[in-house]
Amino acid sequence: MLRLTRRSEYGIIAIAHLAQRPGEAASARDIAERYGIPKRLLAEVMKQLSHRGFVRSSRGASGGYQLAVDPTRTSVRVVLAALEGPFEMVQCATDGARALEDGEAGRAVAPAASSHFAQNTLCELLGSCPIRGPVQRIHDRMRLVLEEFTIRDLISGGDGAVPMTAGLSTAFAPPAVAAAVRKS
Amino acid sequence: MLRLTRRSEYGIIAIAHLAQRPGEAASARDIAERYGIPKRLLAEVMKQLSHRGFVRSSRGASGGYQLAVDPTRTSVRVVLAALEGPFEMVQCATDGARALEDGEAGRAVAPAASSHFAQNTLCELLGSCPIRGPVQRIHDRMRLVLEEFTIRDLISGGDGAVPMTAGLSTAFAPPAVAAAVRKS
DNA sequence: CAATATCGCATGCTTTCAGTGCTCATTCAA
DNA sequence: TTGAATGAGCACTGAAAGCATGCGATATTG
Ligand code: SF4
Ligand code: SF4
Repeated sequence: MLRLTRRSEYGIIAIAHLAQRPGEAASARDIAERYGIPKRLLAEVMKQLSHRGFVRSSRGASGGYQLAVDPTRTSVRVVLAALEGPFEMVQCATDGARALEDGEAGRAVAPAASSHFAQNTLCELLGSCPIRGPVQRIHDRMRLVLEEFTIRDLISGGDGAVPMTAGLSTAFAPPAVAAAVRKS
Repeated sequence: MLRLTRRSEYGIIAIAHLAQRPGEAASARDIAERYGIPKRLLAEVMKQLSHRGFVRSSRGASGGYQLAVDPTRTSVRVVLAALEGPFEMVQCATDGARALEDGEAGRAVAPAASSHFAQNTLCELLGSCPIRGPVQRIHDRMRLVLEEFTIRDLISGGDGAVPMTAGLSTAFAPPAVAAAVRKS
């Protein structure tokens, strides 16, 4: 259980690929052929990552994608959140204010209604659920794991065990969003 | 992303319910009505938990279910594994010998072909995947979280933070399986 | 017997996921 | 200017997973 989607893996692979080659631009075809990913689908994923501000795209011949965030300050969690929606093992995990900061890559820029994933219907059992609290604790622990690992940890053979533990709820991808938002 | 299924939550709720009332037997209807769970579906879940040896069922009037494992020694992970299959964020997580001990609740009794979840097709990108190692580390950390929490932690308001850390790959549900297996 | 359970299997519905097709817009180089 | 390469946008299909229900059989209690 708790399997990631294919899209997520493709996205992570692509981001890892770009992180290994700072400055260079890699096209969707390059990456797709290199790793055996369906080209067409990868393009879809890259588009999404571009919208969220994790990569910068340049069109035309010899175009491609470049990483647009700091690999050491961008957690795996936010990348996945951009591809699959906020991490929530259970429905009630999103109830507090927590899910608000997940959607986009930047800070609280978006009017909170932009993301196309947000089904926002709250659990029916909420009133009578006996496991809410404990499950919440498990959820937070799991979330913390995704938070601790950064893009850098995806390309290095190092531990990646206890990095960026400080500021446990920070770690997001700041730049390159405002520009994209202005347009829409 | 990484949402649990409804079945899992129902199962956990039921187990928590039973753990709070040792000795007493609760019927599927009792539990279903108490928490607002679809009765028919809960019955299906309980059947599954019964087969895996986590609960003991007694039929007939005034029958019901009883917990059949030690709440302090049964991790949340094995319960979920019994309901949704082994925990694997990615396909390649199951390749080693690891998934073998997940299927059932007891020790290595079953011929490893009993579980009705085991699609056992290995990832096509495995040869070229650049994130395999790092993802594996994340996977293990997540798995450890599910391992640390026990059934007992589901009913107590306590931390449940660092219990049963020792013996990190043990923690399974031993008894009440052999009998059920003999039949089939 | 009658009431109350679980058990076992089958079925229908809905949502998600993976993957593809096609067209348009943009860039660069010949 | 032309054309090849590349990303962007939108829609669409097929398959699988998940949720839920129905019905009949069987076991147990009183
Ligand atoms: S309230 Fe209970 S049942 Fe509903 S989502 Fe939260 S944990 Fe699951
Ligand atoms: S090999 Fe790479 S792509 Fe395949 S399952 Fe493992 S991590 Fe995902």
